[in-house]
Amino acid sequence: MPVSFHIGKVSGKARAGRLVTPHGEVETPVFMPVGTQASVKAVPQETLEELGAQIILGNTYHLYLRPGIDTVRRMGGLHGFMAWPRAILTDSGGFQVFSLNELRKLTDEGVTFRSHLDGSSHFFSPESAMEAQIGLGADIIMAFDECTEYPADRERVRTSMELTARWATRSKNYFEEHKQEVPWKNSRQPSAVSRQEKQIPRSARNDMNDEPMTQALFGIVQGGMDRELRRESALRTIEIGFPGYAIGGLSVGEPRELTREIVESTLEHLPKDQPRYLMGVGTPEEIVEYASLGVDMMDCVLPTRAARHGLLFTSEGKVSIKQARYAQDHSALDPGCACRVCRRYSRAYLRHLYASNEVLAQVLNTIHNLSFYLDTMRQVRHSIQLGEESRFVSGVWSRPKP
RNA sequence: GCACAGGUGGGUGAGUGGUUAAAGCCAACAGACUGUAAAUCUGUCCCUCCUAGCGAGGUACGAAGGUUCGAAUCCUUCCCUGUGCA
Repeated sequence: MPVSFHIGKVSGKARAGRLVTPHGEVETPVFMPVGTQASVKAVPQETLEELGAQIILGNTYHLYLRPGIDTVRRMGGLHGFMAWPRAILTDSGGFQVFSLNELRKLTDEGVTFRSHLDGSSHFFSPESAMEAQIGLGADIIMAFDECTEYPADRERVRTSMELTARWATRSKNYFEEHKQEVPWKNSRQPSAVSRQEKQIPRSARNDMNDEPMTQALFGIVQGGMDRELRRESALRTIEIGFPGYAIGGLSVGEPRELTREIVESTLEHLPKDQPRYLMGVGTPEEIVEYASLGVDMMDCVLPTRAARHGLLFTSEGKVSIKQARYAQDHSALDPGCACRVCRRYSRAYLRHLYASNEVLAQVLNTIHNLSFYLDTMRQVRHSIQLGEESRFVSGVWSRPKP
């Protein structure tokens, strides 16, 4: 059986649930830190655990180029290779079809990329992307899609959406035939999970029999900024049938209100009892808002990338730690934050580390930003559990006063 | 003392008669960042003024003088730095 999803509490449109994966249970709504090349940049795995990261992302395209799927597979899949016992989700490389647009050639069969590392040529198809993702062995893998650019005219969006739909079918077909080839298929119960399994209630455990767990393949809804095409894409993807659905193709340059509008309207067409994954968002305010709309999973490079660039998210708003005004600031980065960075270091020190180009700046900044994001989601889950839907009504959610 | 080589904007360093307020890099200051080609990218970076512009003035390439329509660039003297020889 693949991943299973159990909704506990519903508050307004928001849901608090549990995603049971071969590598542990994930409480939703969840924020998933991005670890493109088998590393959440600047943060060691043990620290991610300490921060409470339940599931992280990896990227098929990057890992395929380096170190190569075969290497990762022989090292026990991504979990074994990067020594991460908890859940992992891999992106199929569909986003690279979008972001590497100058290095690729697209046909119905698939995409030819020129490697950004050495210029060599590589072909990705729904089938090869599935083969690679099975080799990487993430708990959740994604259909190979085309992330439509913005702006795009309606015909272009339709064509792109239809391509994604055809690729979704091919992704699923290949996956169904080969899903038993995961690197960890022989280990009946991955060691890291056994402890957590005890905490899974009977209702959830009922789904589990002696059959080893397999990966889950999620479908992706495209359709640009067109509500009607989004609806059509959702229906077609659901018809193919997946254990979870992602909303892709957003945060590609469109205005924020439009993102929200498309998210909201697309969610209406997705199954209520299955996980919904909004790909590639957002700011702390945005992820709270999307959770309130009924999104269960989100990922974003923003907290990690912004941290490396000196932009920190705090309960009082954004702090650009490189600014001269912090040069002699004794105070903690975020007085309202209990992370190990805020407990220990001053803004003046963090600014100095950044200005001096010390690697520690990246480490500490990233730890804080991730801590802030994960903490934010933890509180969102808590609010949903308490049925505090009023917090979400306006789309603005305020942190409970201590 | 003599002989070479040099002295350029906060630093470094191009530029050897005119599109040069002076390249590039660094520092400084500000901004961006949303399924990661990102420890990246963008802007500002002599002063003053305004109708805020590939705008107007002023000051500036060690110092002072000179040649020239025009000098960071050529000449003279002086000052300073480095190296070598006494």
